[in-house]
Amino acid sequence: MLRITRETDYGIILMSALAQADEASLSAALLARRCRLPVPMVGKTLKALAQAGLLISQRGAHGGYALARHPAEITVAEVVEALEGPIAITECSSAEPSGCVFLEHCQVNSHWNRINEIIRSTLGAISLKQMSQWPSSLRGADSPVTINPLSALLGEHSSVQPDPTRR
Amino acid sequence: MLRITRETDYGIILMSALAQADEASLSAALLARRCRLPVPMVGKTLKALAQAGLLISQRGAHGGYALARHPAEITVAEVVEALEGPIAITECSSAEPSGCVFLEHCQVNSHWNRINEIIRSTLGAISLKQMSQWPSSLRGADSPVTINPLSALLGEHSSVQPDPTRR
DNA sequence: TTAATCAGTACTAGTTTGGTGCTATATAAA
DNA sequence: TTTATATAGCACCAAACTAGTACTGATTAA
Ligand code: FES
Ligand code: FES
Repeated sequence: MLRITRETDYGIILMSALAQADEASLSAALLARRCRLPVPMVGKTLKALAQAGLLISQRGAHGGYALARHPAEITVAEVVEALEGPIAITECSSAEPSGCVFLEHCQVNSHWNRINEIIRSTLGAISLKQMSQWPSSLRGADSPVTINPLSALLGEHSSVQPDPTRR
Repeated sequence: MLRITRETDYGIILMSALAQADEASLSAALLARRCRLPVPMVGKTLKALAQAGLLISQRGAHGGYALARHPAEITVAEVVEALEGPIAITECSSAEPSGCVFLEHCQVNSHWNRINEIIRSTLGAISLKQMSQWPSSLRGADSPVTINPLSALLGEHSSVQPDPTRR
């Protein structure tokens, strides 16, 4: 239903927890406790994120996981793609030219591709750093929004200044 | 994988076909033939869309389905929600206050809500009329995009600034 | 050596998805 | 009235996916 999987949800939560942790590296067990998530899934998820290169893992005693890059340099889109593969809202919408036999007759494909691109760039415009910060602009999100919410999020990213609703 | 179901895909294709048809009303069988989609699923999908109030159905001989409103007045979001329920990118992100027990400790929920709102408003800003038109701006989509694709889509809706960071 | 910790794989129950089939009901036309 | 056409509403099924579990093996600090 146009939904990320629960594992991806876990992934974002875990990465956010790492982003705001004081320690450089955290073990799976500790992360699970801190995020109140089931240990086995946390382990599984962290493995996948490490394999995708978003986390650096250290084995052995006092081992654990650390962010591979600065939180501001990791986007939500990267985490999603690491855990679910390329973002493609329809079977036929993807970066590569689709092999769909209906493509010639299909009048909606190019539109879906554009929508897909919007979603991907939206997720790509939100950093882990933003995701890990408690919403200082919650008040702004609650109040009637007159500008499109996207401008806030995209504006924030491009000039590294907080979204216009605060301060 | 952040994907609409195939039935929703069918739904959009069928609604688009209705939007650009000369006839006011088309039968399920004819629509299936015209869209080159499997007949049984087309029937199932149209029934659901009729029940959601997006289509008007006429039984009996010479019966069929017709759009309940003008194509410009029906949004992609409505079709998606008719076939998959409310758009909620995570289990906890929805319009109503979620009953999630973690909500108090959850630092990402409000961010997901904002992302969800962006996606919903994106899908809500695209009408069936636009979806049914062959992409006159395909050339623009192929060429290196300097402005964010959103501006093109939302352009008629609000004035959106280009995003300088992407590509 | 030992305990902690990640890597990798395989497995399973439950849900969702995509699709099929059948019967009942409505309607235009012969 | 009869008949052909079409939708309405179920119930059902197989395949795929999701969420979660289990276990073995490799690595490393102490
Ligand atoms: S159905 Fe595959 S491109 Fe439209
Ligand atoms: S996990 Fe439910 S609100 Fe965050």
